[in-house]
Amino acid sequence: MNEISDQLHGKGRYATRTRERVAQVLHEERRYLTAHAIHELLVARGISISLSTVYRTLELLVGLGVAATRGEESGEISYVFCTVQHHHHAVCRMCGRVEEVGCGPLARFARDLRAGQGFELEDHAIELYGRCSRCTKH
Amino acid sequence: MNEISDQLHGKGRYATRTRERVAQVLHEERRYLTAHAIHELLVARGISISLSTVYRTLELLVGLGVAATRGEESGEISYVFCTVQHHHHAVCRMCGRVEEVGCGPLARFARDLRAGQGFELEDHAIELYGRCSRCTKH
DNA sequence: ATAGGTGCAAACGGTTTGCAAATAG
DNA sequence: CTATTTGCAAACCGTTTGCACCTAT
Repeated sequence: MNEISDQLHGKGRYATRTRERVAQVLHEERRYLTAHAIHELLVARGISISLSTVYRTLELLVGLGVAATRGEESGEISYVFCTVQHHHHAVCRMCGRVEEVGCGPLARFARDLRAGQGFELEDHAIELYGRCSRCTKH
Repeated sequence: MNEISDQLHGKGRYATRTRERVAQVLHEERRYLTAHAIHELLVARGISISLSTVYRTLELLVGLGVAATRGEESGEISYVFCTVQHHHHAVCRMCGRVEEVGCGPLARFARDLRAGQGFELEDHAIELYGRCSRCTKH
């Protein structure tokens, strides 16, 4: 979490308590949350913050690469905490926890796709749903 | 396309010219389009239709299972023509064409995921980006 | 003839923005 | 002290809805 404030200082932006708290929620929850949900979580903790600040902070975190977004079919946008490199999200259906997973096995898939229908794979977006190890031990 | 009007009749809904045209655009374009984009395409063809009718028709088509939606990161929702069973979309980056692909190779991925981090895969959403066979022969 | 569809304009809800007051550095 | 951030309220924009009129069956 401290690297975030370093990154901010490096760009001439301030590392405020408010921003720290938004990042904190994302870091702790590790699941997809809308700006509204994040705002509610903060308010529930007795923290006073405006919804617009939540939006502005999220935009900032996405810019720093420490949060990723996803468009929901409802038209809302949700955010997760994430580390930097290319990876995918395994979303637990029970607790909502998001784990990051690599995409190694996709090489084989790409080969089949090219052979099968001549489609040249360049990039991919994957969301996986299931039960994380904690929830599997019901 | 005619099955659509049969499905509608079966549910006591009317198969109108307007609905036919929205379905037609999706069927021809075979790429993700927002309601707004579909409306513009129709208007460009000299067809008079209101944006609300486009929305209502799309909702209907999704209900029939002949269209699928995707939430864009902008907060917009886009629609593609699609057939019924579970499958994924391979989106061509050049022409935007959407091809449907199966998900067989994922079984191996699921096994690795369980072995590696104890994540029990139950479902998945995948979007693939690249160049379709037509665009590969540049 | 009647159930269902359409267009219009207004409402809705998530997101963004302008601006004055507050705060980090 | 100055640049940046924050809250508020208003604006924005994609989507949905109520209602009077129109159309398919």
